[in-house]
Amino acid sequence: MELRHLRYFIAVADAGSLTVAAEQKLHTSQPSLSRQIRDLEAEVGVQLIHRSAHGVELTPAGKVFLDHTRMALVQAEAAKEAAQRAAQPARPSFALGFMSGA
Amino acid sequence: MELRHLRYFIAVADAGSLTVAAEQKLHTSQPSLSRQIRDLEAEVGVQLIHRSAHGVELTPAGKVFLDHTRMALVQAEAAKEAAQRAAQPARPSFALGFMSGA
DNA sequence: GTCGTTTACGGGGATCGTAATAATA
DNA sequence: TATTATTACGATCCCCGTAAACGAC
Repeated sequence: MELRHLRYFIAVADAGSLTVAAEQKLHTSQPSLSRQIRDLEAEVGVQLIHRSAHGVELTPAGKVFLDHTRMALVQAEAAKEAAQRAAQPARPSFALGFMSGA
Repeated sequence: MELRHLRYFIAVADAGSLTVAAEQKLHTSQPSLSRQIRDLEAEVGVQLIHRSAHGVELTPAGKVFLDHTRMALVQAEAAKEAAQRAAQPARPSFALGFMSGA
Protein backbone atom coordinates (compact mmCIF):
# COMPACT_ATOMS: atom_id res chain seq x y z
CA MET A 1 0.00 0.00 0.00
CA GLU A 2 1.44 3.33 -1.10
CA LEU A 3 0.23 6.91 -0.97
CA ARG A 4 -0.58 6.62 -4.65
CA HIS A 5 -3.25 4.06 -3.86
CA LEU A 6 -4.77 6.37 -1.29
CA ARG A 7 -4.75 9.33 -3.65
CA TYR A 8 -6.36 7.23 -6.33
CA PHE A 9 -9.00 5.89 -3.99
CA ILE A 10 -9.89 9.35 -2.77
CA ALA A 11 -10.24 10.59 -6.32
CA VAL A 12 -12.52 7.68 -7.20
CA ALA A 13 -14.63 8.17 -4.11
CA ASP A 14 -14.86 11.88 -4.77
CA ALA A 15 -15.80 11.45 -8.41
CA GLY A 16 -18.06 8.45 -8.00
CA SER A 17 -16.63 6.96 -11.15
CA LEU A 18 -13.40 5.39 -12.29
CA THR A 19 -13.63 7.00 -15.69
CA VAL A 20 -14.09 10.59 -14.60
CA ALA A 21 -11.61 10.21 -11.75
CA ALA A 22 -8.98 8.89 -14.11
CA GLU A 23 -9.36 11.42 -16.87
CA GLN A 24 -10.55 14.49 -15.01
CA LYS A 25 -8.74 14.29 -11.69
CA LEU A 26 -5.78 11.96 -11.96
CA HIS A 27 -4.96 12.48 -15.63
CA THR A 28 -4.34 8.82 -16.17
CA SER A 29 -6.15 5.98 -17.92
CA GLN A 30 -9.12 4.04 -16.60
CA PRO A 31 -7.42 0.65 -16.84
CA SER A 32 -4.49 1.78 -14.71
CA LEU A 33 -6.80 3.24 -12.13
CA SER A 34 -8.98 0.16 -12.11
CA ARG A 35 -5.97 -2.03 -11.48
CA GLN A 36 -4.66 0.16 -8.68
CA ILE A 37 -8.01 0.12 -6.92
CA ARG A 38 -8.21 -3.61 -7.34
CA ASP A 39 -4.74 -4.06 -5.91
CA LEU A 40 -5.66 -1.83 -3.00
CA GLU A 41 -8.74 -3.90 -2.25
CA ALA A 42 -6.67 -7.05 -2.48
CA GLU A 43 -4.16 -5.76 0.02
CA VAL A 44 -6.77 -4.52 2.45
CA GLY A 45 -8.71 -7.71 1.91
CA VAL A 46 -12.01 -5.88 1.73
CA GLN A 47 -14.19 -4.69 -1.11
CA LEU A 48 -14.12 -0.91 -0.95
CA ILE A 49 -16.34 0.05 -3.88
CA HIS A 50 -19.31 -1.42 -5.69
CA ARG A 51 -18.97 -1.38 -9.45
CA SER A 52 -22.04 -0.42 -11.40
CA ALA A 53 -22.81 0.43 -14.98
CA HIS A 54 -23.29 4.07 -14.03
CA GLY A 55 -20.25 4.50 -11.80
CA VAL A 56 -18.98 3.25 -8.49
CA GLU A 57 -20.40 3.38 -5.01
CA LEU A 58 -18.51 3.11 -1.75
CA THR A 59 -19.17 0.16 0.50
CA PRO A 60 -19.48 0.78 4.26
CA ALA A 61 -15.90 -0.41 4.62
CA GLY A 62 -14.93 1.92 1.81
CA LYS A 63 -16.47 4.89 3.58
CA VAL A 64 -14.56 4.14 6.75
CA PHE A 65 -11.40 3.60 4.76
CA LEU A 66 -11.89 6.90 2.95
CA ASP A 67 -12.13 8.82 6.18
CA HIS A 68 -8.86 7.49 7.54
CA THR A 69 -7.24 7.78 4.15
CA ARG A 70 -7.89 11.50 3.98
CA MET A 71 -6.29 11.97 7.38
CA ALA A 72 -3.26 9.95 6.34
CA LEU A 73 -2.73 12.13 3.30
CA VAL A 74 -3.21 15.27 5.35
CA GLN A 75 -0.57 14.05 7.77
CA ALA A 76 1.83 13.29 4.96
CA GLU A 77 1.40 16.77 3.54
CA ALA A 78 1.68 18.26 6.98
CA ALA A 79 4.98 16.45 7.48
CA LYS A 80 6.33 18.01 4.32
CA GLU A 81 5.20 21.50 5.17
CA ALA A 82 6.32 21.25 8.77
CA ALA A 83 9.79 20.19 7.70
CA GLN A 84 10.00 23.07 5.26
CA ARG A 85 8.88 25.48 7.94
CA ALA A 86 11.36 24.08 10.45
CA ALA A 87 14.16 24.55 7.93
CA GLN A 88 13.62 28.33 8.01
CA PRO A 89 15.64 29.31 11.10
CA ALA A 90 14.94 33.04 11.09
CA ARG A 91 11.19 32.84 10.74
CA PRO A 92 9.41 33.23 14.08
CA SER A 93 5.69 32.90 14.43
CA PHE A 94 4.67 36.49 14.98
CA ALA A 95 6.14 38.54 12.13
CA LEU A 96 4.56 37.10 9.03
CA GLY A 97 4.63 40.54 7.52
CA PHE A 98 5.24 41.32 3.91
CA MET A 99 6.86 38.36 2.23
CA SER A 100 5.10 36.15 -0.25
CA GLY A 101 4.99 33.05 1.87
CA ALA A 102 1.96 32.77 4.12
CA MET B 1 6.51 10.91 -1.98
CA GLU B 2 5.21 7.45 -1.16
CA LEU B 3 4.62 5.53 2.02
CA ARG B 4 7.79 3.61 1.27
CA HIS B 5 9.81 6.78 1.71
CA LEU B 6 8.19 7.39 5.07
CA ARG B 7 8.78 3.85 6.26
CA TYR B 8 12.40 4.07 5.20
CA PHE B 9 12.91 7.40 6.87
CA ILE B 10 11.42 6.17 10.13
CA ALA B 11 13.65 3.12 10.08
CA VAL B 12 16.71 5.30 9.52
CA ALA B 13 15.75 7.71 12.26
CA ASP B 14 15.02 4.85 14.60
CA ALA B 15 18.29 3.08 13.88
CA GLY B 16 20.47 6.16 13.61
CA SER B 17 22.27 4.60 10.69
CA LEU B 18 21.56 3.78 7.09
CA THR B 19 23.47 0.53 7.24
CA VAL B 20 21.76 -1.00 10.23
CA ALA B 21 18.38 0.30 9.14
CA ALA B 22 18.80 -1.26 5.72
CA GLU B 23 20.04 -4.67 6.77
CA GLN B 24 18.42 -5.09 10.16
CA LYS B 25 15.07 -3.40 9.78
CA LEU B 26 14.21 -2.98 6.13
CA HIS B 27 16.00 -6.04 4.77
CA THR B 28 17.31 -4.14 1.79
CA SER B 29 20.66 -2.77 0.68
CA GLN B 30 22.33 0.41 1.89
CA PRO B 31 22.59 1.97 -1.57
CA SER B 32 18.88 1.63 -2.21
CA LEU B 33 18.06 3.11 1.14
CA SER B 34 20.53 5.94 0.66
CA ARG B 35 18.96 6.86 -2.65
CA GLN B 36 15.43 6.74 -1.28
CA ILE B 37 16.34 9.06 1.57
CA ARG B 38 18.06 11.39 -0.83
CA ASP B 39 15.03 11.43 -3.11
CA LEU B 40 12.81 12.14 -0.13
CA GLU B 41 14.96 15.09 0.90
CA ALA B 42 14.93 16.36 -2.65
CA GLU B 43 11.15 16.28 -2.81
CA VAL B 44 10.67 17.90 0.58
CA GLY B 45 13.38 20.39 -0.32
CA VAL B 46 14.95 20.15 3.12
CA GLN B 47 17.87 18.23 4.55
CA LEU B 48 16.36 15.75 6.99
CA ILE B 49 19.44 13.94 8.26
CA HIS B 50 23.04 14.82 8.82
CA ARG B 51 25.48 12.23 7.53
CA SER B 52 28.40 11.36 9.73
CA ALA B 53 31.10 8.74 9.71
CA HIS B 54 29.47 6.99 12.61
CA GLY B 55 25.87 7.12 11.51
CA VAL B 56 23.21 9.67 10.77
CA GLU B 57 21.64 12.36 12.91
CA LEU B 58 18.28 14.01 12.42
CA THR B 59 18.19 17.70 11.64
CA PRO B 60 15.57 19.83 13.42
CA ALA B 61 13.50 19.67 10.26
CA GLY B 62 14.01 15.92 10.23
CA LYS B 63 12.70 15.59 13.76
CA VAL B 64 9.57 17.52 12.91
CA PHE B 65 9.16 15.49 9.76
CA LEU B 66 9.55 12.26 11.69
CA ASP B 67 6.79 13.15 14.08
CA HIS B 68 4.25 13.81 11.36
CA THR B 69 5.47 10.85 9.39
CA ARG B 70 4.71 8.45 12.20
CA MET B 71 1.19 9.79 12.44
CA ALA B 72 0.70 9.45 8.71
CA LEU B 73 1.73 5.81 8.81
CA VAL B 74 -0.48 5.18 11.82
CA GLN B 75 -3.41 6.68 9.94
CA ALA B 76 -2.71 4.53 6.91
CA GLU B 77 -2.62 1.40 9.03
CA ALA B 78 -5.73 2.55 10.88
CA ALA B 79 -7.50 2.93 7.56
CA LYS B 80 -6.70 -0.64 6.67
CA GLU B 81 -7.77 -2.06 10.00
CA ALA B 82 -10.90 0.05 10.17
CA ALA B 83 -11.95 -1.14 6.74
CA GLN B 84 -11.36 -4.75 7.71
CA ARG B 85 -13.36 -4.24 10.88
CA ALA B 86 -16.18 -2.56 9.01
CA ALA B 87 -16.33 -5.48 6.62
CA GLN B 88 -17.17 -7.82 9.49
CA PRO B 89 -20.93 -7.21 9.86
CA ALA B 90 -21.49 -9.58 12.78
CA ARG B 91 -18.57 -8.47 14.93
CA PRO B 92 -19.54 -5.22 16.73
CA SER B 93 -18.44 -4.14 20.17
CA PHE B 94 -21.28 -5.90 21.89
CA ALA B 95 -24.75 -6.33 20.40
CA LEU B 96 -25.43 -4.29 17.29
CA GLY B 97 -27.62 -7.04 15.97
CA PHE B 98 -27.02 -9.59 13.31
CA MET B 99 -27.75 -7.87 10.02
CA SER B 100 -25.15 -7.02 7.46
CA GLY B 101 -25.76 -3.28 7.47
CA ALA B 102 -24.20 -0.99 10.06
C1' DG C 1 -27.09 0.72 -28.61
C1' DT C 2 -24.51 3.31 -25.18
C1' DC C 3 -21.94 3.83 -20.99
C1' DG C 4 -18.62 1.95 -17.74
C1' DT C 5 -15.43 -1.44 -15.96
C1' DT C 6 -12.20 -5.19 -16.73
C1' DT C 7 -8.50 -7.96 -19.03
C1' DA C 8 -4.52 -8.52 -22.29
C1' DC C 9 -0.33 -6.82 -24.12
C1' DG C 10 3.81 -4.11 -25.05
C1' DG C 11 6.85 -0.16 -23.67
C1' DG C 12 9.03 2.81 -20.28
C1' DG C 13 10.49 4.20 -15.78
C1' DA C 14 11.89 3.26 -11.21
C1' DT C 15 13.75 0.38 -7.80
C1' DC C 16 16.87 -3.00 -6.26
C1' DG C 17 21.35 -5.61 -5.48
C1' DT C 18 26.32 -6.00 -6.21
C1' DA C 19 30.67 -3.86 -6.68
C1' DA C 20 33.77 -0.06 -6.49
C1' DT C 21 34.88 4.76 -4.62
C1' DA C 22 35.37 8.61 -1.31
C1' DA C 23 35.46 10.50 3.28
C1' DT C 24 36.11 10.38 8.32
C1' DA C 25 37.55 8.95 13.14
C1' DT D 1 42.94 1.07 9.21
C1' DA D 2 38.09 0.31 9.77
C1' DT D 3 33.47 1.96 9.28
C1' DT D 4 29.96 4.45 6.76
C1' DA D 5 27.73 6.76 2.95
C1' DT D 6 27.76 7.49 -2.01
C1' DT D 7 28.02 6.47 -7.04
C1' DA D 8 27.98 3.27 -11.20
C1' DC D 9 25.92 -0.40 -13.48
C1' DG D 10 23.09 -4.25 -14.90
C1' DA D 11 18.80 -6.80 -14.01
C1' DT D 12 14.23 -7.07 -12.43
C1' DC D 13 9.78 -5.54 -11.19
C1' DC D 14 5.91 -2.43 -11.37
C1' DC D 15 3.15 1.05 -13.53
C1' DC D 16 1.25 3.11 -17.53
C1' DG D 17 -1.22 3.58 -22.12
C1' DT D 18 -3.66 1.49 -26.07
C1' DA D 19 -6.79 -1.93 -27.77
C1' DA D 20 -10.29 -5.41 -27.24
C1' DA D 21 -13.94 -7.84 -24.38
C1' DC D 22 -17.68 -8.33 -20.89
C1' DG D 23 -21.78 -6.71 -18.54
C1' DA D 24 -25.67 -3.63 -17.35
C1' DC D 25 -29.35 -0.39 -18.40
